[in-house]
Amino acid sequence: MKLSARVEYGVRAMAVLAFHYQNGPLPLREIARQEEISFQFLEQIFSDLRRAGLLESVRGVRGGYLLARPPAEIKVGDIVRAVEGPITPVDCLADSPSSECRHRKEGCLTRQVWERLRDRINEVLDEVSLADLTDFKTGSID
Amino acid sequence: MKLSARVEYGVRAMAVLAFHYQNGPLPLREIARQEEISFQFLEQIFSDLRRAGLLESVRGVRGGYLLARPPAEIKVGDIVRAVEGPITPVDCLADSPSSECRHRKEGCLTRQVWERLRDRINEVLDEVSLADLTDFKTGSID
DNA sequence: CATAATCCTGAGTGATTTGGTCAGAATTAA
DNA sequence: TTAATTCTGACCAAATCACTCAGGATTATG
Repeated sequence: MKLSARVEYGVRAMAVLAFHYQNGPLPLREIARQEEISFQFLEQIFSDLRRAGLLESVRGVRGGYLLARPPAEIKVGDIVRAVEGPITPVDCLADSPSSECRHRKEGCLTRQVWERLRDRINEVLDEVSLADLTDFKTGSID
Repeated sequence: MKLSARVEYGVRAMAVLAFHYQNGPLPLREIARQEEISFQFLEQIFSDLRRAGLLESVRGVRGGYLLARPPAEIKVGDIVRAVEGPITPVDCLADSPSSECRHRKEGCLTRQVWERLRDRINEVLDEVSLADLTDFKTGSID
């Protein structure tokens, strides 16, 4: 039940971009330096984030990255799913719409639990936006 | 954000024991056969479950395993934590009581999100007992 | 135009984790 | 005494992870 380092880095890097919102593109090298993350590793992560439409890139000199939407409209869940793919606590939930659980004749009893778990995880992650993270004066997220 | 096969197997095996509750010890070999799980792998998992006090064992001929408590008093969360250890979405939460998050001067902004996530995951898993799983006549868990 | 700064991409790599297997000891009912 | 069982530690192959490496594409600036 762990998130990868990719996700942790991704969220932190996006938070940096949120702080910098509306100040023009920020070079990835700068973000990596600030957060002490491997630049080349971050490149891969940002590739996913960009493909997911969460950020835009400007190439060439004076280029960099910008959030594709205002910080309030980017949820932590968006970042997690962009970087790690959909939340699937057990493989059973990955593909099959509702089939494939053929253990025990009564059907896959445990499936309901994993579905609930998946839904709750997505809920929690979608309750918090980048704005919530950067606007730290408000203290608690609640 | 995945659970291991160990957890999936553990929960299914415990559900089998819940079905069999109060019918004397059930040999592990039988459980493994029913659920099509590697017997030797299940042995390791049951070792953890037993050490966690979730089940009792009877050695020798006609031995086997029994739930240490009634199905209603064993939560899926108990099984998950016994088999996988405590839920820690990011390593940041593993040890340090509240320290160690020294990225960015404002402190670890993202930490709150991961703490919430961890708490919610534990909540969901603790809402469902083995009795809920086996008492499938009631349909939905809610 | 040349250069340097930046994004972009695919391949490779060493360490760790995962999902098992193997071998054998300890216990106990029949 | 035997066979059924739990228990334990060592081992192993394959997958995953957290990167690194190498190099191409794009573009502002001098």
